[in-house]
Formats: sequence, structure tokens, C-alpha cells
Amino acid sequence: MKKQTSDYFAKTLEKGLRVLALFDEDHSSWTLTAIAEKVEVNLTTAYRLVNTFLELGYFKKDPKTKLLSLGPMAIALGNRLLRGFDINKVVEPLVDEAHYKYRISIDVSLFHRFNLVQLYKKEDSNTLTYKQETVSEFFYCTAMGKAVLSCLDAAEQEDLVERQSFKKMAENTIIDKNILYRELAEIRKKGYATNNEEYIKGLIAIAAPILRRGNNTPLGAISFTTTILDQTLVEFEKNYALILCDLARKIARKICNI
Amino acid sequence: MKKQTSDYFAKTLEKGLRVLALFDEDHSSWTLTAIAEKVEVNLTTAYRLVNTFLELGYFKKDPKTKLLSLGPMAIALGNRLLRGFDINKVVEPLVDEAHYKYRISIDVSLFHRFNLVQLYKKEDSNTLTYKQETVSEFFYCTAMGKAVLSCLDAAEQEDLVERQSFKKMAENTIIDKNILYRELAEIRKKGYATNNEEYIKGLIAIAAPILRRGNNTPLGAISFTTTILDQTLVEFEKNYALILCDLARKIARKICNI
DNA sequence: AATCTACTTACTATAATAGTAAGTTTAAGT
DNA sequence: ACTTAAACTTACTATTATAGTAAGTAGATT
Repeated sequence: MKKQTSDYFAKTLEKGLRVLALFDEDHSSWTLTAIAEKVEVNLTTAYRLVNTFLELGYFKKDPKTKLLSLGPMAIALGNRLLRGFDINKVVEPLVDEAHYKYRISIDVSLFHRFNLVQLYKKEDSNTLTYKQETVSEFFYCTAMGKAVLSCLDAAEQEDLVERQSFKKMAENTIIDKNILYRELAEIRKKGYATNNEEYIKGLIAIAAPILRRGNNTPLGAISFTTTILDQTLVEFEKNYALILCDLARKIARKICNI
Repeated sequence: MKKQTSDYFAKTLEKGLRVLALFDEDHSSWTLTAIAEKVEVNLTTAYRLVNTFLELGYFKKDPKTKLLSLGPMAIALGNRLLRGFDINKVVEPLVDEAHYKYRISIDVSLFHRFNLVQLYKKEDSNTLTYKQETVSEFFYCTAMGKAVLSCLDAAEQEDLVERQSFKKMAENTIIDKNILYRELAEIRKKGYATNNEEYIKGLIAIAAPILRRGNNTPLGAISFTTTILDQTLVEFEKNYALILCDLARKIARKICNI
């Protein structure tokens, strides 16, 4: 969080966006009270925001239950936002191609303000899957997170590591900073990171950083995911590590200018 | 446009949403001045809104050109909005299935406040395509528009017809209201509408209304689109009209409660 | 160097919003 | 059917955020 007390910051807009961001596939409807609580605004303020969304067609309200959910205009906006993002035009076809060729679950995220923001995801429909956060702060226990961490300079790396919760997510979660630092050094040499059931039991992944051209700072990361029911991590690495790193470089080359 | 002078309408939020909605695949970057003009706000106001989006990560700004484009948070929002809309969960698989089975371009839109808002689209990648608006007010010259018009009651139908511009979009565009009314009556009987190069030269389509259960008012429409390079309208109708109407009914059955 | 254009900042009157509190509706329990 | 509680809606104002004017700055172009 920054200052945001500047003369040039529209607070009402920020609150509105926070309301809008409450809605996702697991939370497709909300009560007014819940919105007011989550966004931390007065009930009347929440009412005004919600009413604005209703008037504009972004929300709809069940007349009986008063439950609020997204309306047609929200979809139109969602469509536009995804298509209006120039990177998507580049990343989508590359990811789709690899997905159809190798039949694996692929995920591309951008590194942004201490978060990994999901840009594009392609899942194999015949495999187990897991709920992916669109904005995640789990750098210490995910392949993508470690991939990004590994190629930050020392100061930034430490800064980000210090922000981690080091909560034990699964049996293999690394909760010792020193072990993590050692692994990060190795990842940097190898060029890609692994997730050996460190986030969710049974879930394994490999991920490579997508590097900015020139200064080699991480722009984001790409990961391949599967489960131990399908193959072992060793097999997975042997089969796909090269392809993964190659794809990461391809994407980096195409989106030099962000 | 409604009153919107109510105590319970957040004007700043509305303006912000108007700014956000400027971005789409054809307009992925804007100058501040252009935004101020389009949204019809003072330059300073535009600056404040834009700055808010920048602070929050929804926009990014090219430091050299000052051009504004969407940032990672906008993608995250786009993803959430599309996934948070419960109807999508129902419509997507049905449309995808039909698309893969018949290899045609399918478009599902919702009827909302005198507009058709695109909900989901699946295009055949090997055919010619056209720029599709996510929100369109062309009811008189599109198959989906006519499909929706055809099943409104007399008063609403007239209301909506009166709102049309009747601009000559292509050679076959219907610009005579009486001819349109006659065609709408026929469409109602047939159960689906056609577009015989009335919107864009070479583009043909068939569309069926998606009807609310119970009162039979139109909730939206579904269309199949192709070009005259691929088949004639007569062939297209013969091949797909039944499938189309069937799919419309299937979707209607699933989304009874919106 | 001069000029133009587009962006950024400063300042303040005005209009928008936050918050309190008082209605109102709806649902559930008696 | 009546009572109560919870959630939503509306009314009212002090306060604050925002709009708009205007001045200043940076970058590009001549």
C-alpha cells in the first residue's frame, strides 16, 4: 500500500474496484453487508457503490434474496480487459500450441508488486486440478514463485523472502529461510525451479522465469503442472524441463517491451 | 441513460468504469487527452482516474510516450469477472461442444437495456472473421438482433425498433421499418432469424433467441456465423438451423434463473 | 532556440460522499 | 397472526473529495 492520500487518487474508484474484485468463481454472489465488511466501508457507502454497479448493469440483484452477482456489463468488461491486454495476443497462442502438443497444464503469471498475477492458464481437462489464485503471494512454496525469486538481485530477493509467511502448506513446504536461499542459488544455475508437493499434497510442478531482455530481471514465470498420480517429479523434469525453458525464452523474446 | 442524480450513485466510480471500458483489442493504449475526450471529463479528472488505475496496477504507462495500457491487475480482474459470472459455467461447455462438433463460429449474447452484450464467443480459426463489438446496438441488421426483436411483445418491439439508426451497413441492410416488421413476424413463426449480408458484405448468419422460461421474453440470442465463401445462406440454414434452435433451448433450460 | 503539444501540479469553490440514525422490508420463530 | 431480528433502504448534514481553472513543466518538432 502506498500513500494514496495524493490529490490525484480517486478513492471512490478504488473502493469500487475492490468491490468488483470480490467476485470470482468461488464467490459469485454477495450480500450487501458482506461487501461492506470485506471492502471495509460504511454500509451506506457500500450501498452507493453497489447501486452504481446495478444502475450500470455490472451487477444484478435477486429481488427476493437481495443477493448481488455480476451482470452482463461485467462480462463485457471482462472480455475487453482480457483482449485489450496486448501481451495476451502473444502469450495465448504460444501456450495453446504447447498445451495441445504436450497435453500438460500450463500457467503464465506476471510478477507485479510482490505478487504473481495470473495472465493465462491452460489446463488439461482430464487431470486433477487445484484452485489457483489469480493473485498469489506464495513465493516460498511454488515453482513459479521460486523461479522468480531465484533471479532477483540479492536485495530484492531478501526483501521478498522477508515478506513470506512460511506457513506449512504441505509436508514438503520449505519453512527454513536458509534452505530456501540455498535452493534459490541452485535454481538460478539450473534455470528452472521445481515444486515437489510443497504447496499442495500430490501436486508437482516445474517453472521457469520469464526474463526481461537486457537486465534479466524477472517479468513473470511459466509453469507446467501435474500430479504424482501421473508421473514422478524426476520424470516430469526429464520430459519437460527443456521444453519449459524454451517456451519461457520464446515468450520473453516476444514481450520484450512491457 | 437514467437519472443518475440519485444520492446513491457514485459518479467517480462510473467515470472510472468508462475509462476502463475504453480498452479492448483494437484500442489497447490511450493518451491521457484522448481518454479525457472520450469519457467527457476534465483533463485533471482524467489524470486523477488514470493515476488511480496506475497506483493500483490496473494500468501501466510507457515512461517515454506516456501511453497508457492495461496492467496486470486488469487481467486478474478480467479473469475473475469472466469466471465469476455463473452463466458462463453453463454456456461455455455447451458452446464449446457444438463448436468442436460442427466447426462453426458461435456467439452467445445477452439482451440488456436495449443492447446485446456478448457473453461468449467461439470462432473457427480457419475462416474469415470480423470485428465483433462486445456491446452492440445493431438490432435491425443482425441475426441475433432480429431474433431478439422477434420475440418481444408489440410495445417493446416498437420501442426498440424506434431506437435503431437504420443506417445502411451493407447492400442488403433492411432500412424500411415495415419490411423489418414483416420479417420479424416470420422469424417469430420460424423460430430463428437470418442475416443475409445485411451487416457486413459476405457475412451470413442464423440466430435463435434464448427465451426465459415461463414468460418467453428474450434473455439473449445465439448465432452461428459463416461467410458466403464457405456456403450459401440456404445451405447454412438447412445444415444448422435445427442444431441452432436446439442449442438455444438447451441453454435456456440451463439458465432459467437469471 | 522557439514553439507547440501533452502532461503534471497548485489551488479553491462546489458537489459528492461518509457516517449517523431512522425507517422499511423480509424471514423466522412463537 | 404477532414478535423479533436481521438485512436492506432512505434522510439528513458535516466533511472531504473532486472538478475545473490556470499555471508550470517536459519532450518533441521546426
